[in-house]
Amino acid sequence: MLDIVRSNNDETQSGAARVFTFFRDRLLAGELRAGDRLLPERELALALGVSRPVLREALRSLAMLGLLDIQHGRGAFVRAADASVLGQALTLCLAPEPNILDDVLQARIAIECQAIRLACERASERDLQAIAGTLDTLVDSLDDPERGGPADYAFHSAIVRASNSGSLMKIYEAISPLLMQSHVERRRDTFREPAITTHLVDAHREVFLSLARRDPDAAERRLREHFLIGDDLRRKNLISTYQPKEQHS
Amino acid sequence: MLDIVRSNNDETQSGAARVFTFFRDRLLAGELRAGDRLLPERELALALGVSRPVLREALRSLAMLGLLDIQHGRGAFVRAADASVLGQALTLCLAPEPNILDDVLQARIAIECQAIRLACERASERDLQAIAGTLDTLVDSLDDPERGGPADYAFHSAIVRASNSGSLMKIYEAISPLLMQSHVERRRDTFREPAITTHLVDAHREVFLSLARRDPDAAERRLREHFLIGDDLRRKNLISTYQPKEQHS
DNA sequence: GGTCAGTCCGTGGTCTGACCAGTATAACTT
DNA sequence: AAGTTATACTGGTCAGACCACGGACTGACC
Repeated sequence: MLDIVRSNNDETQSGAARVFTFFRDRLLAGELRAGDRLLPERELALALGVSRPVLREALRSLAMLGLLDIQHGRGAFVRAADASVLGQALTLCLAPEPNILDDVLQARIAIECQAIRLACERASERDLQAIAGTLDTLVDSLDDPERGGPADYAFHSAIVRASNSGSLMKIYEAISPLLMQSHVERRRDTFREPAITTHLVDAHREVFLSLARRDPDAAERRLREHFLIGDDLRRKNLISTYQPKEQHS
Repeated sequence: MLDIVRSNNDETQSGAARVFTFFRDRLLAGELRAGDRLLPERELALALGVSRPVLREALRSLAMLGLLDIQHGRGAFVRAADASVLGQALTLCLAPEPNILDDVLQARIAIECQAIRLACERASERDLQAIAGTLDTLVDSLDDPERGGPADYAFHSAIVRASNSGSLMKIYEAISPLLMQSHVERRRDTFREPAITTHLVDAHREVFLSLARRDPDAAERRLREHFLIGDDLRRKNLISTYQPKEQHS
């Protein structure tokens, strides 16, 4: 009756870790699905043959990972796996590295370039229409930097979604918080630069058109150009900002 | 003296969550570095103004995330952020999706294609030599499927490492467990197929040569061909396996 | 009859204090 | 001096109690 946990796991792990892996495996196996409610802590502890503190350590760990939604006075519920956890984990892993904000752009380019190739094969009419829609809002919000940022992200995100690849989408979502961070940092430099906004719409439109024509090579090329030009403009802007003070150091 | 935690965080979060974010932020800020030892639980609980169970819930959560190494009788030590956590998180996020094993290949292609482009710019002589070394072991282990798999992985992994991009490397490490899983699943189909092993070395060599010539477009093209052909061979193999039984269903 | 307030119960949240179990060090014995 | 034991310090576990929040039920009031 007791020891449900112990029977399924190594004897080497202790208490909370056993319970943790127990639930994790149930989640991976699909035996526990989003929305399911767990038994009350007291009953669960009894059923699993551990004390309540130990059980709580495990449940809390699962909650911190975003797998559980524990609500005071209501209970613990299984939560759908969310990319935000991935994002946090990635942030933590990348924290010690230098220049993460710049480097994460490489991951972005990697994901998007593959995504757009896939999208050329797989995108449905609805996907294309969705991308076209983001393009429209992008044009509308040209003069509003507050709306322009999200609009830009929506366009690129829609492309990744059109790839119909879960892996690419999840990874893209995972890096997007870091991407945003790098984006606001960059926008300080390129804020309202006319050369940029002028080019912006054309570049996006070209990317979209190549995708709509289902031409993977062209689409990827356009996308790479778009990234390169953005990078160039930013660099030029940085140089022109620091040039007058160049003699200082 | 007390309430070190409470002062730095929202009042909305409760106990363990506060302590958790407290330590997470210290880790992100670099104030806690790998190898550092935490104070004993009892003192820490006192210093942070929470009870020991609450503190333990937080510490345990950090340990489950791989950020802490808690050793019975010795203490809790800060652990270097490891990509294995990322891998686990990714596995959990992708678990509900169908065909993850196939789909994760798309992420692999994405990372490698961008990595090899970067590597064309950034790879040092040492990087190139390292890749050449994996190529040699790949040739040596052609007839030994047990060594061939790791050798193949070593080659591609070395390319990603040569990109000198922390993001690409971490993400590549994160997907590699899933990749391995999909690899063994696939090897059942392509086991000792002569057409494959013959082609294998040439394809890898071509990839490497393009990289050594610092030609990003060629390198990516070779790599994509390599992936495509691998995919084709596998598909052909599947078809030939199931063709005789095609009439059954 | 409908609406609102109060009460009660079940839930998670927290605490205290104790004891068990490894680890390492210091003291003791040989 | 080397090995062995004793001790203190560490995390691991437990039991029981109490608090705080949410929801449902019940009652009174409109």
